[in-house]
Amino acid sequence: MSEGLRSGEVAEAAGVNPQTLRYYERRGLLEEPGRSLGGHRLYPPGTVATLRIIKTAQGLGFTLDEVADLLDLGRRRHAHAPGLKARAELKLAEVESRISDLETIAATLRTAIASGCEDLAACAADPRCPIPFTGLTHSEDPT
Amino acid sequence: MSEGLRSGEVAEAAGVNPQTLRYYERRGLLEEPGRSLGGHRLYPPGTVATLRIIKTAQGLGFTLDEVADLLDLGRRRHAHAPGLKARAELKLAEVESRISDLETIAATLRTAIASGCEDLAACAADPRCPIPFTGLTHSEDPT
DNA sequence: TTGCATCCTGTACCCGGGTACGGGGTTACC
DNA sequence: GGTAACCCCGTACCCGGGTACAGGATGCAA
Repeated sequence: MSEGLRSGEVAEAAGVNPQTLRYYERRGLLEEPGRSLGGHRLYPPGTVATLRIIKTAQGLGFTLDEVADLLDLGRRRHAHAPGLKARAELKLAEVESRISDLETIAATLRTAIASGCEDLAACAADPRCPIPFTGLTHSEDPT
Repeated sequence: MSEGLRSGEVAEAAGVNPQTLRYYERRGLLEEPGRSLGGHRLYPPGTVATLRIIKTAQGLGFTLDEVADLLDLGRRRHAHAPGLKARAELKLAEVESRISDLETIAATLRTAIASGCEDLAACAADPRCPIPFTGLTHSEDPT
């Protein structure tokens, strides 16, 4: 007579901690499921898919608040708030910016490695050091 | 008679919150500075440079613990622990891996945008949806 | 009907990197 | 020598994304 999945089953199937289900419910990512007579949660089968969606979106760089918003957007689609596509475009811009930052970091690390820096502090004091210490004006007038 | 910089001056010059200096001291990133007769910290002028080094290294993807380690490594250079270069190589590998993850994410977002997905949940249910819902087996046998 | 697995609730804790607050002592300049 | 600005210390709080724990109540099968 089990009208739905128990939290342990859902958690297991989705590969998350059972506590996380309650947490997502509090955060508005999962709708409140039905309950058994004794008060145990009984989840509809689609919940497992929803959890995978959440994990995927999270992996795409969305925060839980953003994912909650995105899911809500799908559930009540009437409103003309900026849709998934628009938000994906914003997120893409963020991701691209993060990539270019990391490219700079990687290039800097490669240069540092190639030039054999072995001591950060010493390198910072050395004008030949390739690591950019953000405009290290280096005003060392030691009066 | 000021034998060193006061915390506010250092913080200002390095562009950090004065509280952060105490925090870094606790975390072992800054050595304990001298004190005035009344107990106020008096920092050597090089501290500002050290702070810039910290911020730079942090920007290169090192955690504060790693930075503390790196600085310490420079200060007591006798030991033959893996040096800056080796650690930079490890960090570079991490950064490169993070970049390629982000590239995948960006590509996925671009595909999603191009195909006009407007509802995450609907897309997840649609076999033509390009967003990879991690093997979404989608076993929806709704008995 | 008994027994154990699972579930319920609220609350507290974890990580990293700081920031804020309160109450009191010190410095520096006029 | 007054007084404003600064600094001291310990402690608590913030963010995001969960996880753990304690003490009871249910579910389900033998």
